[in-house]
Amino acid sequence: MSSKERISDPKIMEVFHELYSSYGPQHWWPGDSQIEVIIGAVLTQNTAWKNVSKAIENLKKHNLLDHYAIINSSESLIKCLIKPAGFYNVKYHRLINLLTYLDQQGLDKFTTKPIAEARSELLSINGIGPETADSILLYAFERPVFVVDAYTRRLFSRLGHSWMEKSSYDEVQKFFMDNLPSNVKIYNEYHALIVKHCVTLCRRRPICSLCKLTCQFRC
DNA sequence: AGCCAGGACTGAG
DNA sequence: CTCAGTCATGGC
Repeated sequence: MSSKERISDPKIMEVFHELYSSYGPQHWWPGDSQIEVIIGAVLTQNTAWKNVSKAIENLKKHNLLDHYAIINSSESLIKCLIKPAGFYNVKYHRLINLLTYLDQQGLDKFTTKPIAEARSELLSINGIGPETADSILLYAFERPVFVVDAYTRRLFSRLGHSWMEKSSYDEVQKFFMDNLPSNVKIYNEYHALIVKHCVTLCRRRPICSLCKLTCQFRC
């Protein structure tokens, strides 16, 4: 599948409406502040949100939902507080890398500078990959980028786009952005609805309500 | 009692 | 470049 090629599929917008009418608005990202979204994006890497929310609550209790406060806290304290989210040794350093960079650059600049520039800056930080970078851009800075995750690939593979399983992140992302209006609200809800569908409902039913197939493997 | 989460990096071949 | 190995806790 060529990365330059534009694949057209009008069903992508239909699926969005189907999900939206089933589950309604998701009000993502779950978090009260911009910095909470940013921290959550790192902590949720390959981790169930339930565990992440415990770590965030721990930080909140210690008034540490703040980049300056985290950078200047002891390593052992932060690691202890984020332990419920797993991978706490690597995630500690990823958090420090990210928060240090954002602190030096200034948070507000990321809401105005060109998206491609902001994205490549985030990707240059060790520990920040494409999904984490895009989650931060979309949900913390409200920039129009579509977030791709494992659920997106699995679900749409079953909806007729099996090529997604083995394609690069950027190719899958391009496909969605080619077939959707460049709109923050739509990108926001779409990703959240895919997660909602896959995590809370599809997984627990014998037949997936969207793809009408047996859930022998997660979608 | 296992299995596996809203990933990303590293080293080997 | 492809890919297995690694990081780790807690919910189901």
